[in-house]
Amino acid sequence: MSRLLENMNPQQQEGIRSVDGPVLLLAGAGSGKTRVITHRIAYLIQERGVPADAILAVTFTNKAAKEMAERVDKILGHGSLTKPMLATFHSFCVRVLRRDIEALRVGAVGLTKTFAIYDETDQQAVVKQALKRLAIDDKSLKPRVALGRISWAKNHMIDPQEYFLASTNPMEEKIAHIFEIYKKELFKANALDFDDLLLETVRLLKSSGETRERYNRRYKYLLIDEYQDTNRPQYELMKLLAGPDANVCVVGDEDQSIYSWRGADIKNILEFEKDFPETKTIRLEQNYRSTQVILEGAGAVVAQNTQRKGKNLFTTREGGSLIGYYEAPDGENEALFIADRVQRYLREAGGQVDLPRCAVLYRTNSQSRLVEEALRRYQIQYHMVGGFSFYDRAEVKDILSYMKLVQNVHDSVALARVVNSPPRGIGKTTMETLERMALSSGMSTWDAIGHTIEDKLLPARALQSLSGFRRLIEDARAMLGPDFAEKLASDLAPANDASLLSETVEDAEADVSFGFGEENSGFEPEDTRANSFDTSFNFGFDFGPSEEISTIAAENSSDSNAAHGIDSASFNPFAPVVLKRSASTTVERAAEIKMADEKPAFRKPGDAATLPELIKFLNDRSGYIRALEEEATPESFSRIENLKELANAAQDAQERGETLHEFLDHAALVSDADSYSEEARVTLMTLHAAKGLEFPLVFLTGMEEGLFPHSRTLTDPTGLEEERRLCYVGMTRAMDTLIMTRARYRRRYGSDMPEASIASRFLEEIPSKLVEDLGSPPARPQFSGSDYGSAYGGAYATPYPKANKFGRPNGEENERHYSYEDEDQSGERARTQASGLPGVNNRARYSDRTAAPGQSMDNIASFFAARGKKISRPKLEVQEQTGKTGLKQGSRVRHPKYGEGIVFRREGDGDDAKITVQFQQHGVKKLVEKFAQLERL
DNA sequence: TATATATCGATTTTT
DNA sequence: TCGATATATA
Repeated sequence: MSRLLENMNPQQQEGIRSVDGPVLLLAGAGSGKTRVITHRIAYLIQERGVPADAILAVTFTNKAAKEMAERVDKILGHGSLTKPMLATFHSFCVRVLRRDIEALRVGAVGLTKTFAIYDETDQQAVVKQALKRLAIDDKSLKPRVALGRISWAKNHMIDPQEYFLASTNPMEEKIAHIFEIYKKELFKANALDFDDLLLETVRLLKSSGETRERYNRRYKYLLIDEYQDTNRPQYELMKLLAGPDANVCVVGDEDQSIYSWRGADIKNILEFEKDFPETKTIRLEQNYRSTQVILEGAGAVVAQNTQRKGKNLFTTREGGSLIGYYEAPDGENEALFIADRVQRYLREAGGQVDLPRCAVLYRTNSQSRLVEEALRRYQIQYHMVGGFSFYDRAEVKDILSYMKLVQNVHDSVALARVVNSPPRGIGKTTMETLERMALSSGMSTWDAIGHTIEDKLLPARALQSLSGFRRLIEDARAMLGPDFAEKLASDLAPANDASLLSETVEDAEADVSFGFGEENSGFEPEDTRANSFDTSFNFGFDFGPSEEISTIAAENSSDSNAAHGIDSASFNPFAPVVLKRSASTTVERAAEIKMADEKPAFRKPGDAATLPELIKFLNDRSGYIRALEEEATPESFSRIENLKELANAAQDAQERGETLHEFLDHAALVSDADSYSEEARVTLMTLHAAKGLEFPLVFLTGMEEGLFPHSRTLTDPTGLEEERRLCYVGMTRAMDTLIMTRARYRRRYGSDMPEASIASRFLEEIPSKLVEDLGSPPARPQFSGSDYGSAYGGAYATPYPKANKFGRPNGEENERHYSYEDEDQSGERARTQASGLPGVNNRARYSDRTAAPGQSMDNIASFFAARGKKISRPKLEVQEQTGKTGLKQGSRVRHPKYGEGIVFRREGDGDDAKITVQFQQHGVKKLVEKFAQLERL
């Protein structure tokens, strides 16, 4: 038996060996899917003699691609020259398009290889412009809504005309119109958005038989991971790439389909066997990850779904500790509980063989804040994935936009972004004129600038600023050609004379702060550290080997982290550069740049400029750095730091031999999920980001109706099923221990009044015999000074002592911790507390809501006991706040104007009562109950 | 024209 | 609470 089949169960072996024809691999959570995929690839190469580069494996995330590449590498051992192509859908498409997109050109019309990739911000900019042009105020139709619809249409392969024809109301007609403009604008800008990357590739392979056949010849074996998350264009791409041989293996798990909102169609996997009648279906049902308890719990939840093939996961890890459940009084307490358990876990697991690792998972990013704060109090290092990425930072985007503009001057969004940052006197009026001109003539903004300058169509001042800007970009462009210094000399000599005045002034200033002067160096370490509180924070900045794009180039990849220090020492584009005071011409300056890098063989004379050189040039000549230096705030210095980091990234890219295109593609396609690091002890992330990962200990937080399942899914059963799958995904991340938590009151977007929550229905779906009550909140922690370390130690066993659940609030803590009187908190304290609350009215409502008898599920034991009888969840609310109409959260209602909807939230009662209703047609509306003629359904 | 302030509004998930 | 956007003001 092949070495590759050792230690595999029969189904896994089958998955590895069945390489001819279509294969559907249904791989349950933790069933060793990645192992099978990687071994399958190795099997093809080693046992079947398939050339590595005839294999294409497409994944959903960069992270997965990277991991797979590493594992295949390990199995094969080093030394193979060719490697299989492991890429994400998007990065693969970029590769294809950068090579072949011009096959789509008709005559001289169509996109070129230098196309730009528009991210969401860029897209928004285009949509906003379209909105403005159509005189639609962006209140009635929000850009993100319009964009969402456009993206939806694209994912369903509907073009603007079809969208228009299918529209049933004025709003949709407007969107069709916006869609059309949007499309034209991107075309004009020689740009593609994320969706386009897939669509255009499909279009290319469909329309150019020659191209398609070339790829079919090249890739004989196709593998698609996370097939349940594919959308229509991805599906078509799969079919096109599968070619006539159809040696295609799709791997997935319908129970882990969580991206329908991005157009993923679960039908793709449910109906794969219909698409390919020859399909061999293999099920991996043995779970190697979780204990039986966890698996059973998760299985019970997802079993409530109807949209599934159904499977029977089993594990040999019998028993295991029960699923923990903790019901915190509020979000703060929930977070502190987690921090405390994490601390205990890290302490206790310290001596064990395995790396202690745990994850805190939540539905929405905003939930991370409290957990972060708690972990900091406990001085626990953590990593957070998601949130803002390095490439989302304004300054980084700005410089990247400069680079994009250099690559593709017609990128009007990039142009608009940088044309006046730093301020160079090209204001709103000027830009509006230019845009109008561009619009009426069909030119890009860049061409409009050219025209304006040549025909002197604007006031002299504006013209001068504009030509300064144009020269900046042209100079940078010249750097990319060979002999750029010489070019600069000839191009710029006349231009210099034309606007001698401004040029000289600018140069004089530039000389002072060209590069990073010594005078600033003292700031750097101190100030930036103060800014980033947590030193373990990972910016999502991982310029590892270029595996995202391809593993083919991986042979010369070095560990970027290790490389960093050394390389930045030998070449630091921000190192102080001593300039001759008289260096006032661009030519001389270019020469200076050349001389500045002392690394030999960095660039041969006559070659195009390198990436770091380009960045340095843009940083300096644009005046961007100078503006930041002049600002001289801690923030501005930290921005400068970020730009240094960008230069480092460019340096790394340079060493990997990346071109400007590749560098920008990389920046556009890296994601936050990629910043997850194996080594982190504690990782915070959304449930979505957790897919594919596993941890010995997992916290699933915010188990509340409206949060999880999220309120936006409450109306539609499909959405609800997806939330349930998300819950399944979360639960099955846990190997040994799973703890689920809920806050009884949660503050939503910082309103002064936290809202009562209802336990998530998913909790009820877990058989109670699998759940263990982790106790009630301990005595109120006496946080004082900075010693939070042991504040919570071991107090969980307390059997819910109401009286001291919140020890008497003292001093500042009274302010900081919202003091909820507990439901059965008796009068005395409640009254005392009341005086501390602002406004009698508030107090009255608050008290009404919390003090009603019989509504409290005052401990988790009774909660679970009661659950056996399937208590109706809304019971709480019924008694709490139902004014005359008796409408409660979850009630279905009809409004004379807005139609049917579901009550999402209630505030206040009596005549003041406001109800937030999610209408099917008209979205969320907040209504005053007394006036809204709501009819109960 | 650029910056400061106010006001407003909206809060999911992301290649 | 937070962030973006509109308005006021210098």
